[in-house]
Amino acid sequence: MSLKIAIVDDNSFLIHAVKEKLSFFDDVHVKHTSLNGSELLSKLDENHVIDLILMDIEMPVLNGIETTEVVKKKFPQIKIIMLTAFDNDEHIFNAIKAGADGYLLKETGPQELYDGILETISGGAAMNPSIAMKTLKLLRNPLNIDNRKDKEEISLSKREVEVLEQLSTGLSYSLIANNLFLSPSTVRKHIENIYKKLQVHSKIEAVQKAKNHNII
Amino acid sequence: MSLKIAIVDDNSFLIHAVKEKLSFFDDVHVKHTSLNGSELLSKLDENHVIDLILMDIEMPVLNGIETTEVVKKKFPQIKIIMLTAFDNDEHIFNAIKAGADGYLLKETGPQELYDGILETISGGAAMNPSIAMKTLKLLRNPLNIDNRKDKEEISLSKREVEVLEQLSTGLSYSLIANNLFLSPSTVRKHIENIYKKLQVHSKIEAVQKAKNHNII
DNA sequence: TTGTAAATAAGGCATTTGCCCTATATAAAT
DNA sequence: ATTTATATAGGGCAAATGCCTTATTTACAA
Repeated sequence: MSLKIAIVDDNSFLIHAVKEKLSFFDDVHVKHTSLNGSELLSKLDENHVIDLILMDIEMPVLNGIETTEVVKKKFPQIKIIMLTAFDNDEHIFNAIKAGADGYLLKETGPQELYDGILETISGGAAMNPSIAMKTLKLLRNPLNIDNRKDKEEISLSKREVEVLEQLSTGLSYSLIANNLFLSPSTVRKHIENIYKKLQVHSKIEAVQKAKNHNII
Repeated sequence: MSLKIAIVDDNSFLIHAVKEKLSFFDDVHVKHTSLNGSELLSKLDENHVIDLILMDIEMPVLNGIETTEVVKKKFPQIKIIMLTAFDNDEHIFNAIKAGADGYLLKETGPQELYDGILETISGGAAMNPSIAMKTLKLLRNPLNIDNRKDKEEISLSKREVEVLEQLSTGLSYSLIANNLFLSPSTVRKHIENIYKKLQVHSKIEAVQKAKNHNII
């Protein structure tokens, strides 16, 4: 069987890198490549016999999200995997909403990319584990689907996120300390720092804000 | 590094099969196995030094969804991968809601299972492509998200709901009293009654439960 | 009419929380 | 090499919380 692939990326060097990865697999054929969404749409209007598109998100003229929307509207049978450098929450959600069938990072290796393509064509979704986790969080907190307004950068350390996760279930400092093998003093300190970073003054506010920012 | 795993499945034959798959990997250690949720919970209360639980869904006494909820509430740091025979929509959604970090089918091979465990422990989500696709569909149609069972009937008085609404924003008793023109004692009393009705013991738990029941 | 539920208010008390302070060790960045 | 961020741990203290008790008033149902 032959898999007809199209690649869209404004960076021609990266297009080449993807082609290189796919060159290991005989059944994959890159039918055409485009530097932006408009170019892809023209090519699809000429010939839409394409099984799957590997699509970048950041592109001039017509970006990956917009392009995905148009392609899916016109050719719903064509599968689309977003292939991007960053696993930004906003992008992931919008790409899924636009109808993307998968979301992989550009650093994905040849075999993983190939497997993702096969799985997507047979009806599954190709997804990087870290992105899968983000979709789970979005599913758990349907509220923040809408409330993704204030985009101030919040950077909590790994440990702080762990503590916040424990906080969110209503555990006390001492129980959190027990679970994480820390002294209650340390937990208390982490929580102080979390409050400063999130600019809040209570457990509830912290948990609320963290959820709205998809931290937990 | 050593990965401490627990397995829960009412079919002892399948427990053995999973152990067999994991036996290929030196860094994986199955610390204990249980035939149902209650058994697991007892073992965790004795020793909660477990990194990840492989959990069946259909089990007697306490099923996988319920057990996941309890474990995640008490030990949020323990990762849980649901390991089940069927990729039923309702199950997937409920497992995610309960806090599962991954969802794999029982037919998953040794390497895939091992990779899933590693990825989950490092913060990602282990997910079968067909299940990933189902989560994407759930995200696209938020309609199905809310229309779940309402569980037990919870009847709060109008006043109690008002207080709960104030609670949910992180206000203190005295500030709530101020807002509602009540004495702090009264607010405190209302909150006591709310806790009894919701069967919780802290602000966070109350707000969480109220949100899950669409009270606020 | 008599109870029951709800709303109001208050006292007491052990525990928890939020917010100051200091301090050491390590890893990363400049 | 030195600053910066992170993780760890602790002391102190006022305020808040969670949980117990009692008590009055109102309103609605049995």
